[in-house]
Amino acid sequence: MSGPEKPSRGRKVTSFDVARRAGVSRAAVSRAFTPNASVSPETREKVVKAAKELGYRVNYLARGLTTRRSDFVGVVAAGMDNPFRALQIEQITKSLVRRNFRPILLPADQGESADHVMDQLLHYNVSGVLVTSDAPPTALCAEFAAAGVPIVLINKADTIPSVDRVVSDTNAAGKLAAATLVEAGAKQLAVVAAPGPSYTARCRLQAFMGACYALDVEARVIPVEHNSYREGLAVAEALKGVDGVFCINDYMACGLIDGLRRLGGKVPDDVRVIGHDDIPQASWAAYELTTFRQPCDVQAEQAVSLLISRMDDPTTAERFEVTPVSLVRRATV
Amino acid sequence: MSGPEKPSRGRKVTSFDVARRAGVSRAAVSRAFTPNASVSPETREKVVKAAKELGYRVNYLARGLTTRRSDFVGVVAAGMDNPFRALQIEQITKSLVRRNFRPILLPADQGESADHVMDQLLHYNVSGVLVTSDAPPTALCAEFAAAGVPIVLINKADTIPSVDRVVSDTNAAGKLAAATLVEAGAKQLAVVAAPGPSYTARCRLQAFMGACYALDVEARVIPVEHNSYREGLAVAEALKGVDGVFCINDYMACGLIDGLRRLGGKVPDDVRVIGHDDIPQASWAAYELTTFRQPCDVQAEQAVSLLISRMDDPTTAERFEVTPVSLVRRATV
DNA sequence: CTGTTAGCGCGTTCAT
DNA sequence: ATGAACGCGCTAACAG
Repeated sequence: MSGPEKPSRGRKVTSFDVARRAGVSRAAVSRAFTPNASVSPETREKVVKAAKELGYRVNYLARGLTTRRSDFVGVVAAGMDNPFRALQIEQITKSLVRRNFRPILLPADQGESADHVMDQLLHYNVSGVLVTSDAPPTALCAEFAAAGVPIVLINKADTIPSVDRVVSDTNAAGKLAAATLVEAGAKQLAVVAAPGPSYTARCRLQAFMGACYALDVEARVIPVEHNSYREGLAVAEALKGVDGVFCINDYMACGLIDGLRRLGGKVPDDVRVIGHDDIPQASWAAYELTTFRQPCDVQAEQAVSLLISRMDDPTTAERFEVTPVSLVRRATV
Repeated sequence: MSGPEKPSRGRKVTSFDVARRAGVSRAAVSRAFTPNASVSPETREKVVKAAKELGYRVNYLARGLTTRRSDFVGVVAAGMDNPFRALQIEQITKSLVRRNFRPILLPADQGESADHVMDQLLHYNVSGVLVTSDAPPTALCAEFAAAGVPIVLINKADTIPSVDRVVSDTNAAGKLAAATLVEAGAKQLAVVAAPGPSYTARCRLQAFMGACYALDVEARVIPVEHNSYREGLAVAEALKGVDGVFCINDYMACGLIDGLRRLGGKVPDDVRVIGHDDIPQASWAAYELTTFRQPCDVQAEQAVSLLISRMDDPTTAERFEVTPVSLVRRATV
């Protein structure tokens, strides 16, 4: 007979059961499953054997109770309709899992939902929180930091004591966007973005306008409600006379391009368009969007690293890392 | 002075601290935070007050230790580049959170990674597992079921004892796709799909081919590696002579349309295209894709319901729920 | 290297 | 309705 002996007995097998079967103490069992613990190879073997026969697995929840740590990391995110957000989450969770953490994902719809949901996290002794959403207010983040929970923000604004951040290079993007459009012959520039919650969006907008001013070229701001496809589609009409536009993200840029074409406009002949994020759709043949690649994989790695280092030393001053963006030249400019 | 008194003392406040400050026993504190427990309103109030002052929160991990339950539910998913997957995950996590569970998200890349990662779940006493990926092998799922962990599969194949499933109506989709294409005047049909892991994809393919046979119209199967945009784009060349194609998902259909257009083909004049899933991009102006809407929100609700009901009664026979799909007529047919 | 003891933070009897 | 005592599954500290 092979395989676990009690495949589905009602009760869970505990370290006690394993200890008895292996003829050792419970501490020995514990040590057998603890890295760098001092156990003789033979006892370890006995334990492992007994454990396998019984189908035993260490209860990490109980372990966490005594070690006062948990492997859980909260990941709060909103706006998953934006493909970039989906990618971000994938990368973040992968980074986390790779380092042996368990990501608990909290969809933070705009509004107070975020508060309530994040609040729950405090009950689980999470060893950290990663925030990509625009939703969670500064106050809440500060509360976490004060509670001693490491927290790092991705592409968010607020500088909060003890809260680390990783942000893409908004300044470079804004300036280079302006320069690129001008260089391509655009005379009447515009930037479309929601004045709303997205921090990086606002920064890119400012950098863009600043650069336009420096270049002495006319530029205006076209506001929208959300930085989404639908808004991009709808806002195309408001672009009369504009021949070069910086769209604050690709998601909206796709809508903008579709909107321009629907109105009979030619891209890039009539209007040059440049986006941001380099979502998969940006490289789709229907768009061939020139855009800035934002490396969400390295951002994820950085964020997790920051988290870990703060877990090790919670007292360090808050850090701020900026990730470089790179222009991907395609067909829309 | 308002607000928590010990905002960031090193040690966590426990029920003991609250009990002492409120002048009651620890049991009283416990009961104050347990629904339907017998506590007098006054003691409850005292406890709540003291708790607030101290910034106390029940440790759910410790609670789970004695109640032998946890609020965690594993969510394993792969292929997040497909927008439909992203939506699915969003809906699932929202459903879970709404019912007061904590979704722990496991990105299951193809291959053995899934095994290892899911394996970890057993250490956390998860009270259930939701699987949307194509990756996890039957054996692993069975192991969970045997271990007494409720598990429900979304759009997956294998019928396993004690494992519930919710699947979209593949049969209806396949048949209706064929009928719709024929009705639109197509004479030479094709279905493009990967023979690979996706269960629903295979089913839709079969239903489609069956319907074509019944309708006495020529149809062939165009195989691809993955059901992705890139493959769709590349496979357009293989469609010489075809004037009506059922693409197994929208993600690939977008690629297919772009591929056809690149070759100078007109959609729907030369080739009618019909997809599946109704991802956001399907309604983008660049595509206007006729497709089947798969209601991943109700699927999520159903899956969670199944999970819960099995948690309540683990002995029920495995159930199989099919969710209806509906044809969304747009411009590609 | 090993076993013994003493908690981790909490829920639950069982008396009162 | 309330408190005392015990146990959940495990690890840390201390002997030996």
